[in-house]
Amino acid sequence: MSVERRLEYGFGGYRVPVVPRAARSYRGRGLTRKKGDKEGEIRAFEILASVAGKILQDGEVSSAASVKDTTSKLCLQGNGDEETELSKPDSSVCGGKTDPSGSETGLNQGYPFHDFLSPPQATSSSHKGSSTSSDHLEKKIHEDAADDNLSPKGWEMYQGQRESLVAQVKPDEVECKVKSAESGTSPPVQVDFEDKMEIDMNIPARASPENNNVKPSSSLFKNCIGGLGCFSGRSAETKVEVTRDDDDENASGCSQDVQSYKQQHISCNGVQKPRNSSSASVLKHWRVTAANSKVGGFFRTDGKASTTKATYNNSGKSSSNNQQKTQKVIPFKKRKFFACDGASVCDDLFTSPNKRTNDDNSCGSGTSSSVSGQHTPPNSRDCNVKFSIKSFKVPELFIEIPATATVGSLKRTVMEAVTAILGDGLHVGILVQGKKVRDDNKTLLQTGISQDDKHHGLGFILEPRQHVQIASSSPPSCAQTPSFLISRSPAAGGLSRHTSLKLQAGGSSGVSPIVSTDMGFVGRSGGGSGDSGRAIVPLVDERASVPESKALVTVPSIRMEAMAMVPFHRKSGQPELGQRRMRRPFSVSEVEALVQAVEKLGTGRWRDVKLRAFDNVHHRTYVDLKDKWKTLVHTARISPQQRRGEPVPQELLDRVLAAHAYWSQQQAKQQAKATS
DNA sequence: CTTAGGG
DNA sequence: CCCTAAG
Repeated sequence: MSVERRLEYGFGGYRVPVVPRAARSYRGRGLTRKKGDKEGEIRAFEILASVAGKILQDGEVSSAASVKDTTSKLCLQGNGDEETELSKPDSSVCGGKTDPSGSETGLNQGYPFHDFLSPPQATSSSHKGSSTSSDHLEKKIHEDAADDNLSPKGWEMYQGQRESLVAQVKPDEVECKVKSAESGTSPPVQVDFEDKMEIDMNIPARASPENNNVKPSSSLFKNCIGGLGCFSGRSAETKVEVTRDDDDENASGCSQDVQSYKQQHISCNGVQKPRNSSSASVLKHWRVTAANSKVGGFFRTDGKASTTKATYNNSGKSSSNNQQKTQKVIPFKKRKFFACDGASVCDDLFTSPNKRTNDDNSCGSGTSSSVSGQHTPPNSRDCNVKFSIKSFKVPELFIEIPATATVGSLKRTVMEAVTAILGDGLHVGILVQGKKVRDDNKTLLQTGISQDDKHHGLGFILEPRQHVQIASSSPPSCAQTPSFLISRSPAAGGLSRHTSLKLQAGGSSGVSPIVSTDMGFVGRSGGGSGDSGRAIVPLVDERASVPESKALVTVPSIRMEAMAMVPFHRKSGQPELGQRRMRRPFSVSEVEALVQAVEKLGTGRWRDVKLRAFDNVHHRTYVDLKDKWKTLVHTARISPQQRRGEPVPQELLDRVLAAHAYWSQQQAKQQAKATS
């Protein structure tokens, strides 16, 4: 039946293959997280976070770039195949024959849209660009960027202002150095930020959430933040230098990234048994990865430069943790940054009016870092401050997965979860003298971060962005430890990672924005030219968040996309689901794709429309498409003055009306027929 | 799971 | 976007 019906609908003899159910891409509704506050301002923390995220990501999967590419290709190919399939029949029939079923009604005749007449291939190319992956990608990227409000322009502008960041990752130790250069002139203050992520697993005491008090992290945190320094523990250090890259294109949607990961079947290196404690398994996982990366491959040297332009230099040996490696990371773009320029960076980047203590938070927040360093002269308004963050701890992560799931799926799940968290769920918090600085508008000077004395008390923490409860089987064991509840499984693990980042801010300009489009790092070493190297920051995703409250028991929100992919089973149905999905206005290009697909497929076949035009756009469900079509029809009928949002080209609206009229008629005919 | 519609 | 009924 369905087949027949499809055939009938197919205009012009276009046959639409029936997609196996299995292939259907229905996606459950993802939880949405509120975007919360986006601010145009650039936050140092964000950058840091981005860097950390990037690093982690890279380490995890090898290189984001590569992944991205592959993914893209895969997607494209997939589409292409699909298209091909579709088209073949089509083309054959196109000649004039119509489907048996559709023929009688004369559906084919007089269809107003040229698209229908043309062979699928031709038509498809336009938007989907199935055949040409690069175009498609680019387009996609742009679209994504658009979605994110990151316009190419903004991008460029902000790129110019980027600085370079050097990230050093030291796996085991946490040492933070903060050096501040000088005020005064241009590139005065330099801050070395070394950060490291620690995994609880390593240290028993730290490991369990329950022992928050005892957690090393907290102690660390305290030490670092509250006081002085950071400690350096283990020798092995990996230094990663991230250089900011110019690629603008890489910024991409999260969802895509996630998908990529999935598709890629990213493998995670050792995932260990989850511990009750929260972090163990996950953390370990990360850790392992990190280790590997060091060894071989965190960052790709070979470079799949094609997509990712990251250049990595491994200076260190990979043998063990003890060795250091320096790599260059790719810069990524982040829309948040564009608005800032160097000056602003200086002034605004590190600002924090409100300080809050977060002794508790140290644990709860999830991630903390220790920072040590020198500080800069007080009056360095123009100066840059260097920070060295030794480590970041990732908030607890809970994963729920069926016992029958494979290890590989578990790994993927964790990866996705982590990615999601890094991408959207975290924001960087800054602690000064043990107090949390909440005002993002404060300058470093105002906050005291630029002062030498205070550096000792400077700390960075990664914390959940918002209090969003995704699912709750049960509240995280530790109230203070925010956990990302992804799914519950036999193994729940917390995760923390050790990554040390070293950020160097170049000359006068402030921090370079980081953008991440995909998971990969795209970085360019060359950037350093100007003042100093450019900062490379791996960026996780778009929205940054405003420094937020501590996450107590709350579960940070995770991206929808990510969520969709994570098998998440909530034990006790709790209301958390109620989250409303994030609003994502359709871009013109999306509308275009939708219109084109509907012209071909007609209304009433939203699943097919989804498959055809939005197959890999996870956040657009067929229901969304249907709704969008509904609104488009409405929009097309009202006066331009009454329309809101991004203006849709009249031409598209005209097509909407034409297609709507056409297909409505067809539907009516069909019904009439059926009735009779 | 999909569609179709109302909210 | 969400929710629901209906298939």
